[in-house]
Parts: sequence; structure tokens; C-alpha cells
Amino acid sequence: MPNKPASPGKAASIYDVAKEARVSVFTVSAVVNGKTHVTPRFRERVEAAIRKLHYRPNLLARSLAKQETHTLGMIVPDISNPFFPMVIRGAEEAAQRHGYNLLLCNSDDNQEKESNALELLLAKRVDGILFTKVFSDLKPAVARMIRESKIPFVLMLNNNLKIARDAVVADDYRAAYEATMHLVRSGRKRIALLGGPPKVSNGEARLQGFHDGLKASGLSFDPSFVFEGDYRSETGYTVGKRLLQRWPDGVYSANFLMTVGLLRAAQEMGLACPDDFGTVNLDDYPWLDILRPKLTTVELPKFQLGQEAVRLLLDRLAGYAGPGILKKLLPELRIRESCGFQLRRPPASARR
Amino acid sequence: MPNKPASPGKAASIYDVAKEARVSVFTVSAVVNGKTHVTPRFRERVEAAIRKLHYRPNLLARSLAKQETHTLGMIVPDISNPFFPMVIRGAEEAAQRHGYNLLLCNSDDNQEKESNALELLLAKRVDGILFTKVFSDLKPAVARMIRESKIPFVLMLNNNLKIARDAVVADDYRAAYEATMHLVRSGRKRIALLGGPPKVSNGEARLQGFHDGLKASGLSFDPSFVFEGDYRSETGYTVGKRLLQRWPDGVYSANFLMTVGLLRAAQEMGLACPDDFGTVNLDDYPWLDILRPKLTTVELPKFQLGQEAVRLLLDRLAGYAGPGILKKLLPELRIRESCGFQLRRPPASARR
DNA sequence: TTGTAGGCGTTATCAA
DNA sequence: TTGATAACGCCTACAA
Repeated sequence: MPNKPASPGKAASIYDVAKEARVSVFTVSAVVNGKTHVTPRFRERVEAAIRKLHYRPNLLARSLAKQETHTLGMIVPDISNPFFPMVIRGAEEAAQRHGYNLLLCNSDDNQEKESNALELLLAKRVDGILFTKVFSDLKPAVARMIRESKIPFVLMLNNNLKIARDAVVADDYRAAYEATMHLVRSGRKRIALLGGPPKVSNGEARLQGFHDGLKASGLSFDPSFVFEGDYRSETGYTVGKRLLQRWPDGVYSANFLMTVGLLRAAQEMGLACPDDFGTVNLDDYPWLDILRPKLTTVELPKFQLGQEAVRLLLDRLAGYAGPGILKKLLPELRIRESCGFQLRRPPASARR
Repeated sequence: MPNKPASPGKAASIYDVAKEARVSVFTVSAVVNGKTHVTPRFRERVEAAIRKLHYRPNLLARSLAKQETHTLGMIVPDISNPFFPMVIRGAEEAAQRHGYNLLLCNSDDNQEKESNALELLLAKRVDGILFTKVFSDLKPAVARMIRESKIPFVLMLNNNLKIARDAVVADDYRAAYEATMHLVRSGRKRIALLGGPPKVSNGEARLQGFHDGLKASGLSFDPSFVFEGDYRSETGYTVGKRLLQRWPDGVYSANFLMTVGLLRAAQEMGLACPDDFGTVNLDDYPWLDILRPKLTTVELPKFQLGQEAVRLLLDRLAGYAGPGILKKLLPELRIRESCGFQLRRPPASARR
């Protein structure tokens, strides 16, 4: 039974348009969805009515009817961590291009918020979910929700394929390896690692890359030069102090915020970078070039990270049912000043 | 007529639960929504069925039926501009606390994307919209959409109350005034303004604050020391070069990204901060303290900006129908090193 | 090519 | 306190 006529304070519905154009809702629907089966005269009448009533399809109703929302959920730890905005832009760009929208949630790497976010996304019936999980384990309840939900998940920055079938990660082994090699190339011999939290999927790879980089350079691996942080600036500071007390001459720091803390600790201790110790930092930002010294970094392709994740998700949505896919994104070493490395060696007199 | 029994691949509906618990959908709905009118025995049966079937209410259907989504739309120029994440967090926090979610869109300060974003939010039937608009004018079509939509809008960083009834902005007059005064206090006499784009709502206030600051200090206002940018780093660089060629000894730069460009330009020109020119930068970040010199800034309360905006919106949603409200957030001067100002004057021998 | 009517999963109004 | 049943706005077989 058709709805009532458009009341003054409410948005026009497809029925209002149909009545105004003296056609059926079917015809209106056909016009709105760009079907070709409509006679020009009818089409014009409908379009005129749409303009007149300022009709705008109700996406809620459409989603309910079609059983798909064309919306992708995305859970990130914290949008105010400067790492994530570009990941989100990458995801958004890829999603938009295929007619999908992004519904974003912050989890603060907190089990409960994570669970709430997931609950919300599932209740809103998103078509698939990008789950960015840097550290901490999965609450069993959350793991179960993922398993029981019938929609595809793509894990980001976490390669625990027991959680989801597909994942896209940075190649942490490679990043640590490259960083370590560069520190060695810059003449460093007592190299420390300021890593992420322990027991994380990428922690092992990073440690291994660090280890192998030292070995390949003929240096020995000393576990007491390995320090664990949690990617936050304060921790970079406190752990950085302990770390610097061991007098390393090189540090690989596994994210930018921790590097900020590390440099603050160094300053308080009267240590200069790169003179007293060199630094390679994971992940780069356009505004870093006003830092002195300019940071030598291993950049992860953040934008691409988001893009690829969406691509995997859309493949599943398009029906791909093959085995799980793990994409590793290659990091890129960007040599600047914080290691004191020069491609062209300075004259011997000026060498350190 | 009740729906079919739960098919294997689909989520359980309220009907499935009702059948499983041998009650009506009404009772299930009452339990789900925490009504008190349900007999304990019925309630238990329903809850057991919910657990068994992993039932989760479909928010699409609920929104359609209740004609409200409990979702607020938010349009920001660019999430990867480090200014906005904290604004978003503030808005999100306030929204969550009142049972609302945020649906985020990037406009890239681009008329078409802005229009698309608005269209999407309206089609998704959000209950209200936070519209962050730093610069550029409103396309007539967009202005019309806002006017015709029956939902409340709150404008952010833009006080054009012809667009929306309520708005929350930073006090740009005050920020510019304070910054200018501080530059003068630091002994600067040839002070330049690196502002935002022209013809923007806050442009005039900023210019006036700058002007009044000079006047109050007995300095004369020279229009050729006023430069216009667009809040991007590249522009800070190019405009910064022109600006520095006029040999100012102080610059008020109206956002962080432009300051980055400005400092890069200065470096290329062999100019040192704060020795050759002092700088006050609008808007502060926790990781700025590893910059040398540490930037003296006028911070805008970003988190609070988002919070207050949501508060205004929720007031409208709660039925407030009074006159429009314009909230101005007071900036906060944070004195550090980039002006060369010392609270405790150094011995005369060391003075500049 | 166009129209009719039933379904999507809720809430809400009336009866019972 | 509970239960049928009609909205909510759209899509889509199936019929005409």
C-alpha cells in the first residue's frame, strides 16, 4: 500500500515521486538506478518530479532491501597517531573508486573499544571490514565475532592469518634488515633496537631482520641491546633513556613517535645525533624535513597499505574464494642525516 | 507474515529469535531494548535464543523504522592534515558519550567532493552534520542542500552564520593579536603575516588582530608585509620565499604546515630562526618539541573544538530552537624558542 | 515497457 | 504483560 503524501517536514519518498510523476514506483526506481528500459517521456516526467520534490534515495532503505550497504568498516588504533591518516586516505581512495564508502572506528588498541567498534560495524551491516591491529592479542570474544560473521575481513599490519584469511603488512624483516645494514654502513658498531611491544606478529620478524643484519655485517647480536616499546612517544622517552645508558652508537627505532621520545631523552642526556649515535627511524612524514638532523628513515608505503587492503577486501566481495593472501609491502630506505652517512666520503681529515 | 527460518548463510533476524524463544517479535524487541515490562521467564527464554542464534539487531532496519540513525556526519577538509585528527577525536568522544556515532568524509577543500560528501551523508540520513570549512566559498548548490535539508548543521572553523545557525571557531583575532604582541615583546619590529587564503571568514579577524597588535605596540601597519597562503606546506615555501625577501625580523604564520614551508625557505636562503627572524606559529603538536628551535606557538584547542561542535549539534537534536550560537575558542600562547624571547633576560653582554 | 505486491528487519500502535 | 500487524522506503520477481 502506497505511503501517505509527503508531509511538509519530511523528505520525499519514492512514492511521492511516483505520484507526482503519475507513474509507478517501479519506474521511479528504474530512473534513479539508471536503467535503460524507460521511455524518454516517462523518464523526463520522473526527473522533473525528482527535482521538484528534492528527492534523494534513502540509502538505509536501499541497503535493507538489497542486503548490502556498499560500506566498508575500518578499525584503526588511533587516528591521531600520524601514521594512520595516510593509510585511511589510501583505503578511502580505493573504496570510493569502486563505489564503496568507509566507516571508521578508533580502537585505541583497547580490547573493549575494539570489541565495541566491531559490534557497531557488524550491526550496521558493513559489507566487509579492514581490521588494523598493531599490537596486543585478540580477545577470544572478538576472534569469535570475526569467525562467526559471514563477511570478509582483511587484517592490516598484522599477519595472524588465523584471525582473517587475508592480510596486508609491512615487511618488517626487510625494514629492520635494511636499517641495520645502513647503520653498519655508516660506521656504527654498537647498534640497539627500539622495537614495538613483545609478542606481536611483526615483532619476531623485526628482531630477526635486526639479527640477520648484524650477522651479515660480521657483528655479533647482543640481546641486551634489544628494547621493547609500545609505539608511544612517552615510552620512547623512558625506554630511550635506558637504552642510551648502554652507549650504543646506532639505534633502529621502530616508529616515529618513539623516535621523538628517544631524541628527547638523548637531548637531556647531552647526547647528540648523529655525532654520538646514529638513528634510523621507521616511517616518514613530509614535515620531517625541518628536523635537524634530518632523519634517515625506512618509509612504509602507508597510502598503498590502505589501497591494497581494500583491494583484497573487494576481491572477496567480488566472489574470490581462493586461499588466503598475505601481501607484504616493501619498505624504502631514505638516507638523510641522522646516521652521519655520506655517499661520497669526506676527506680523511674530516672523518669521524 | 513472519519471515522464513534463518537460512544458513544469513544473520538471524528478530523473527528467528522470536520463533526460537516461542514468543512474539514484540517481546524480543522489548528485551533487546531493555524494557522492564517483560516477565523474567520470557526474558530468559529470549536471551537464551539470542545467544544461541548470535542475534545482533540490524541497525539499518532500526534506523529506518525509527527514522533516526544516531549517526552524525562530519566533513573535514583532509584527515591527513595533522590539524584534524584531534578535532575528530574530540567530536567522536562527545558523540560516543551520548550514544552517537560519527560518519567521516574528506572534502579536500574541493567543491565537488564536498558536494558529494554532503549528498552521501544526507542519503544515509545522518541526524546532523558537522561541517568543517576552512576556506573557499560555498557552491550555491551546496548552500541550497544545507538549507533544504531538515537536519541541523554546525559549522566549524567558519563563522558564516548564513550557512548554518550554529558554529564553533577559533578566535583568530585573539590568536593573531597575541602572536603579534609576543613578537613585539621579543624585540621584533618588522613583522610579517603569513595568513590563510583571502576572502575567508576568519581572514579578516586575523588581519585585524595583527593590525591591532601592531598598533597597540606603537608599530605601523604595512600592507606589503601581509602574505596570503592556503595552509599547505608547498605554499608556505613559495610564499615564504617572497615574504623573507622583505627581510622581516618576525613572522606570524597561521598554521603548522605553512610554517614547515617557511622554515625550509629560510634555510635555503641562509636565514636562521630565531637569530634572523622570530616566528610564532598557530597550532601546536606534541611531537614539535624535537624541532630546533622549539616553536613558540599559539595553540588552538583542537580536541575541544570537536567536542563543542558536537555539543551544539546535540542541543539542536534535543530540541533547542533558540537563536544561533557562535562559540569562540580562546587560543593559548606557548612560549618556546623560536622568537628568541626570554622571560628572564640574559646578561646584557649576551643580548642580541 | 510498466505496474503490482511482497520482502528486507525493525519499531510502534492497538487489541487481547 | 503479550501478540498481531501496519508502517519505514526501497528493490524486484512476476504479471500485465
